[in-house]
Amino acid sequence: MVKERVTVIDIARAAGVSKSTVSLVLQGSSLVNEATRAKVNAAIRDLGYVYNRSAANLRQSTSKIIGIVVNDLTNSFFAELAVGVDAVVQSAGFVQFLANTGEKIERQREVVASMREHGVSGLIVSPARGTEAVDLAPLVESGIPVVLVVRDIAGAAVSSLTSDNHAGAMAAVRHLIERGHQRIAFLGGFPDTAVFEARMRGYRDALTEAGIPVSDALIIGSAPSRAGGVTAVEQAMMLADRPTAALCFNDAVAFGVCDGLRARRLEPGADFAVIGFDDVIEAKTAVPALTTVSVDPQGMGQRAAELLLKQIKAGKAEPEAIVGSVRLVVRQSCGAAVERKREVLA
Amino acid sequence: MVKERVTVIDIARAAGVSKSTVSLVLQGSSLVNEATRAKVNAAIRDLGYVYNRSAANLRQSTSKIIGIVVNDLTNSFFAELAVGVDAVVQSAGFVQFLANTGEKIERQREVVASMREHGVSGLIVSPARGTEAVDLAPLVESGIPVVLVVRDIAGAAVSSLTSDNHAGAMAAVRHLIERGHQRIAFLGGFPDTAVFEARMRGYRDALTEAGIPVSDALIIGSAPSRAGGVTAVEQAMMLADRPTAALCFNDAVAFGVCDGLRARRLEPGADFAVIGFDDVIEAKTAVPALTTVSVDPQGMGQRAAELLLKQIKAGKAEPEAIVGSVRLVVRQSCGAAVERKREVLA
DNA sequence: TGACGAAATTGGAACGTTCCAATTATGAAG
DNA sequence: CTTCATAATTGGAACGTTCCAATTTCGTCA
Repeated sequence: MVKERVTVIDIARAAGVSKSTVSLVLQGSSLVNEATRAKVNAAIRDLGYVYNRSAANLRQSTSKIIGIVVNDLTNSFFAELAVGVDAVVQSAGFVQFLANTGEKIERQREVVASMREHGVSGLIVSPARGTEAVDLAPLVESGIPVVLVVRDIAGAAVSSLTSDNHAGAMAAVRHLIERGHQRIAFLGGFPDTAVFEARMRGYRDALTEAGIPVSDALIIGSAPSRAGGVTAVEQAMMLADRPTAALCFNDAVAFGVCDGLRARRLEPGADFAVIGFDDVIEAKTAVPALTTVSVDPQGMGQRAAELLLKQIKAGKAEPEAIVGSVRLVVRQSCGAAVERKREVLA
Repeated sequence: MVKERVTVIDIARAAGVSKSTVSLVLQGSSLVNEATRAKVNAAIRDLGYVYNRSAANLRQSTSKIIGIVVNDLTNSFFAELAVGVDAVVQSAGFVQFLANTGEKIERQREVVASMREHGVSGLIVSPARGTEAVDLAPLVESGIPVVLVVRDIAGAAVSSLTSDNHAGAMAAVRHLIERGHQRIAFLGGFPDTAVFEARMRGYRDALTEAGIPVSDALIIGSAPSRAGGVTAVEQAMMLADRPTAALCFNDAVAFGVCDGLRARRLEPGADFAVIGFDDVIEAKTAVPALTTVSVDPQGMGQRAAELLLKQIKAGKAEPEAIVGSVRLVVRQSCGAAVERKREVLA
């Protein structure tokens, strides 16, 4: 029952040619005569041959594999990112190793090592919290192209693809201020990450730009999840001087904030303005639809993959740091409905 | 700059032993003397050797790779499933190829072929809609263990791991009936899938068991997504004889139903009972917390991975079909709060 | 007809590992 | 000091492909 492997040699025998010719056919070389090509392909079909890539990339030191490691696949943002990567990687005839680190550096080290052993020809990584440049050093020394996504790492000599978190946060807060809000909170996220840092700076800058004093009490960290959002908004509403609006660290937190608001009989959008960050698929269909800073996770995954493939093709490319632009998409959760009403009155 | 590969031979030279001994060390064989093992390991560290798995599994025809292909990674359910698989697969020293088919059979065919070429030693697949037994035939003939998850395929001679959709749906509807509901809808999901079929049958059976007539108007299909849930509930509320409760195809639909309810100023849980299916992470933290039939996606992924690894280890195992049990977890969205009140009065 | 260049094909070495059979070192027993 | 069993080590073949250099085939032109 266990049939043994069919190899190029079997094909060669069946088609009456040499294994070299078969190899040429497999690679789509133009050197081979149309008639023989047909013969070989017929033999391949008949014998049920399956190409052995391990053998191939033992000889030619280049595999058709890329690796992608994410810090939290449970978060829709990263799932969508992975989908974006997958799409372009597949069309390019590559396949992807995907690993989830769950923010654990040790696990990250392991999976990166494992991927190296498997001969990936490039790596897209959204690094776990606390990853440092030295952690990536062996990888970059080996000359494998690496693209960092979402989170950049200072001093790591690799390409990165991040989004303009500072500008996005400023745009969001400006919008809130235009709507008349003065007590604006920044909710959720781990304060020790670069992304948090950037978004929070944008938040502060927009506030001071408008002459509104920044109060540290209104900056409340939490896990960057829906549950984290609930606890963050609870904490915010215990303040003596409650906020009337919030920019949230990401969409997951924003959804949690909406949940927390409803738990206190407050209607997001009407009684309290909330803005998210990311523009996850669900943001559009939620009720109220979430106003959010769109970073287009799927598109980001695609661009990261394209950048990586470009570098793989080019051999060793010098690192480039791309920061993608970002735009505020205004929906209902920030009180746009109220605004519309106001417009009618005006 | 481009340093060439360090191989076992280099290590052997550096450590003053033969390549065979180095190989033995790499495999953790007990045949090698403690002192030489130390020497070899030192050399490995010093030279920055990285193991070449392609070469290894060219020789020994067994790789440490498994493949997982899912139909929609954008859906949290499958993302969590993948995380579960990843966890056990990683601990077993394997790595996973993950591919997303987006319900496209053609893509599925491609990725499965690609994974075969890369020599995966097993495959977990949540098949795209419309996959038939013949599509998997070449795969099973080759003797590669396959575990189907979530969706079973009639006639495919492979193992499967599904959940007891019928019993889960019955339990949910019984619960709704006990709460006094009579007009109960079944919302969302593609009607041409086995999962839909099973859940819907459970819904009907619970209804007829209680002597409540089944009305086809109350069974409304849609995409199994949040957006689909919104449209399904809209359609349901246009009915002359409106439902007062709904069992939803999955949690995503249930969230959408909640959104749609709110859009009509109806409070899920209080004004309309909704029950989901899956028990995605968010179900617990949402407001109102979602009553749902728990199938524990992450646990399911783990079990699938364990089953697959078992079969890989055993060589060729005969297929087994496991249907995981399922339980109703009662939270707020079905009006449990009301019930509690009633208990107090009694 | 012979010569020549282009087109097509080919054998063999190489990639980095594992496995087998064979060899050598070590130590215990007589 | 042999003899033997056991522990350690080793060389070489093999895995399935690609690549190179070499060879054969073919059509064209003088």
